[in-house]
Amino acid sequence: MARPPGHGPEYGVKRQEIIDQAAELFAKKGFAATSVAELSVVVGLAKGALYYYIGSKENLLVEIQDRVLGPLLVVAHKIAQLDEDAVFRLRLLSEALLTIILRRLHHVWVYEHDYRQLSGSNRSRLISQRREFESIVETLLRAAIQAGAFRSIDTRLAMLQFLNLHNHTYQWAHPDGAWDASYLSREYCSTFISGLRTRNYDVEALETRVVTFRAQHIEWTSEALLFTDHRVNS
Amino acid sequence: MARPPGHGPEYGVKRQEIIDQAAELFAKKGFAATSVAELSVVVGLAKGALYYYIGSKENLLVEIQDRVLGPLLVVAHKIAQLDEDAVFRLRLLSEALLTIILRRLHHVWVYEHDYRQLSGSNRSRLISQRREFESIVETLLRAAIQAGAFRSIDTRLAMLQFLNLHNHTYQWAHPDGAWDASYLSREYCSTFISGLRTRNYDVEALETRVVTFRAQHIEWTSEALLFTDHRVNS
Amino acid sequence: MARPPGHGPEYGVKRQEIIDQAAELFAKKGFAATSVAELSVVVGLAKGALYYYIGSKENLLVEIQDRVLGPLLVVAHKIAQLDEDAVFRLRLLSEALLTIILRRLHHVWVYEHDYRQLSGSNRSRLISQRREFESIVETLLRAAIQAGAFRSIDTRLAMLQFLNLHNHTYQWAHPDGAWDASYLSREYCSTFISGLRTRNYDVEALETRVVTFRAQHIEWTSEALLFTDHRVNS
Amino acid sequence: MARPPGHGPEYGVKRQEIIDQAAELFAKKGFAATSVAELSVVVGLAKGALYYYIGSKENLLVEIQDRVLGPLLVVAHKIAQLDEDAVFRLRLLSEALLTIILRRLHHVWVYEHDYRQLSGSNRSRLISQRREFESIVETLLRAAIQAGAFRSIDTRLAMLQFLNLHNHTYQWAHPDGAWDASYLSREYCSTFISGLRTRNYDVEALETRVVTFRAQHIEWTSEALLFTDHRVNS
DNA sequence: TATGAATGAGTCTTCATTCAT
DNA sequence: AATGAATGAAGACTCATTCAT
Repeated sequence: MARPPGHGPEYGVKRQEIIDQAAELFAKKGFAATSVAELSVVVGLAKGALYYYIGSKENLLVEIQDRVLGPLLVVAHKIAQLDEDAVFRLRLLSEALLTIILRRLHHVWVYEHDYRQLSGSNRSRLISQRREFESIVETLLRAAIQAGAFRSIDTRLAMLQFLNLHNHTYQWAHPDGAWDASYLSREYCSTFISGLRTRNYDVEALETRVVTFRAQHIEWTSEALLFTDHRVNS
Repeated sequence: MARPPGHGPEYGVKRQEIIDQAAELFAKKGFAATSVAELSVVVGLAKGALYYYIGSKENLLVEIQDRVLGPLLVVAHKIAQLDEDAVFRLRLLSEALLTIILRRLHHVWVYEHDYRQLSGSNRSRLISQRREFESIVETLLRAAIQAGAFRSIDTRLAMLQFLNLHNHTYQWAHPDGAWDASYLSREYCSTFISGLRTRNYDVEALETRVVTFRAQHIEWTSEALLFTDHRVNS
Repeated sequence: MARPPGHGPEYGVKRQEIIDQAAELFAKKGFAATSVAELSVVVGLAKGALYYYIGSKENLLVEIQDRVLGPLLVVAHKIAQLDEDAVFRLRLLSEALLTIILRRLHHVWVYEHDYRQLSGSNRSRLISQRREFESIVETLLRAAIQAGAFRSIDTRLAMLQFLNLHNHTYQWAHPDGAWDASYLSREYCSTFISGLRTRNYDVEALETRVVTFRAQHIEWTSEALLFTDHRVNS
Repeated sequence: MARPPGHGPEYGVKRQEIIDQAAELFAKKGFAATSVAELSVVVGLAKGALYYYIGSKENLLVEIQDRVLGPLLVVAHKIAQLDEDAVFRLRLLSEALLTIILRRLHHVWVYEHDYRQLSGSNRSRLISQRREFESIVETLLRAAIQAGAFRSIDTRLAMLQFLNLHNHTYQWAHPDGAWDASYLSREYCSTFISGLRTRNYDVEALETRVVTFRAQHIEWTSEALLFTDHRVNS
């Protein structure tokens, strides 16, 4: 992915814009069904100039995936390392995940649909990053069981249910619909956690703790976590 | 859906085979990224002969969708009209849905990924059939609430959770994995129904009733419901 | 163009029907733009059976041309050999030509448009037949000049004007329009002959002679001349 | 008629060259029977580059028609509005028409043969332009009758005779044959006008007036009228 | 930085024709 | 006498990519 060695300061900015416009197009028509020519029209640049920024069409796909998985893994690790109980961390993770899905709806759509079009190393890197996220979730679930909060269940299947419930949201969500990430997370977790918890675990208290936590750690807003720092080094 | 006016008895059979092989290819590579030439190699027919059976590439997509939605809607309506309580019917519907997903994994993959590539009337017909299924689910949820079995929740969001949980399964399921539709349905419903039920509703009893019901109505196995009759006239 | 050696008595009839239907199709859409499949639908025969009758697509074109040039040359020779003055024979020839154009409008359309699509010997035979007709016209014109009926003009150009005037009629004529061949011939010749005649030639008398001639020789109606005998040996 | 939004100054030139080469090919083989691949060989450009200029095959047909009808209608309107008697204007129109036919022989061939292959709006626009020309001719004929120069005839049929006589010329004319537009027009009009005139109208004087008119209005040469201005903005 | 022009492989689809039955 | 099935070449057109300027 080596970029032409020297380029001005605006290069990175314009590049991001192009990637985001590509994400929108790909989300609407599909990666394979969208032509570079269409993209060049939307971007307002001749095809030649476009290639100066994008390198190749597949490269665009890689960048789009990165804009989903990059922030997601960063925040997932941060949350996983918090000194809080597992169910609470799961609740935070849920909200972070939904935040990305809603805020980067187009990117997520592409991420879910077209990762199979990647080839070779791009593909394997992607798959291992997906596994990384899955294992974070599964670890939290295992911790919740060990802590006696969840029934003793198949953690892999529980993790898959968690992902099903959250990831499929991109199919019907609207970025500025009535339901925001915080609301959806509350509802999803209400279902999911109530469904798996033992009698010991107090679901009612969970949401109160989330509110409190957020008040005390403003920098821990999903929004902040996901998009502040990360936008720089992408 | 036969196209050319006259053709021999084997025409329909071969046609189905081609559609199923197309589903597998499309699932693996994506509809737009799969060429008719590739399909013709897999099928073992020259391109010309292939078109004799398929009419057009888009038409293949339509047929694949139909092989998912056709049986699904048939069985969904049958279940919805059963004289049983809503939660029980929801449990049966869950299993029917998962049965289709597992048994027609490739078709479902294509169904979930590439319906946007349909154009015009094909697309609108598909969308209205999807809505039809959604409304069956939502109606059952509403009935469950009215019967006092479920908490008073936003039925649309609950329906979407139900779909998320089930539909996304195609992403990771293997047709002959360890988990069959019956097991997955039990687990999903255990989560989903426990998550939404009131204290009145007895989840424990549900699975027992499913076993009993199945024993008394062999013709009500998901498998039977979905594929026996329908395979003939498709 | 050898036909399968033995075939029943209906063969020729059906063959003619197919050729005529082909002429209509080709006239409407153009020879190259009409597919054998379309023809087979119109004819109501599977493509295989069609080929039993037609041999090849190009062969159809040959037959269509023949159904124009065949009768035309037969009648042109008959008329040319009449023991009448040249202008009168020209008038009869005009009507015969227009009769074919109106009665075989589709065939003529194809004849005028698609003869260039013929290859090799088919093409050269056609061209020589066209020349044959042209030379008949030119001979009559030369005779008219020698008889003092026409001014001394370039006979080749006069012949071309005659053909222009008549042949182009296929472009706008309707087979059952208000103007029949007899009327059109009268009008065309009124223009053409008045334009070329010397003061000696009495145009007024010409039409009267045509009426008389026709009354005395019923078998000399253009219709009769062109289509009675010829239909048999085609 | 430039298609892609931005292109260099040579674009239009090359485009015209391609259109003219296409006209020649289409005239020889027929529009439907000529492949874009053949054209690309003649033009010396890969198919992809060819499409950069032509947009589509049908579009070529449109442009070819325009190169006939465009100049023709321009000059026809100019002539029709001259302050001269109707027969004289008809004579000028005849020469203008023949000039186009001889100078754009290939385009005219295509124009006469393949307009039916146009679809939708292209087709209806073409047909209405053809009607426009026809109505100019018919109007002149009507004026000639009212002025007492022509006998009282069916003007529609007379117009069709005029068109037959002129238009069919493309079938046998050679661009650098012995007969130029001026000569052909004189001959055609000698036939046509002599054929339709009353005793009042002095045909002999007509050609003298044409010579005088041309001397006084050099810019009124058919050549000049048709191709000087128009070639620029086409 | 940006562009217009060019390419050649590849897209879906249609075609005239053949042939076993 | 007729058919359904098959073919392979060719059809129009699009694509991702390159490169001189």
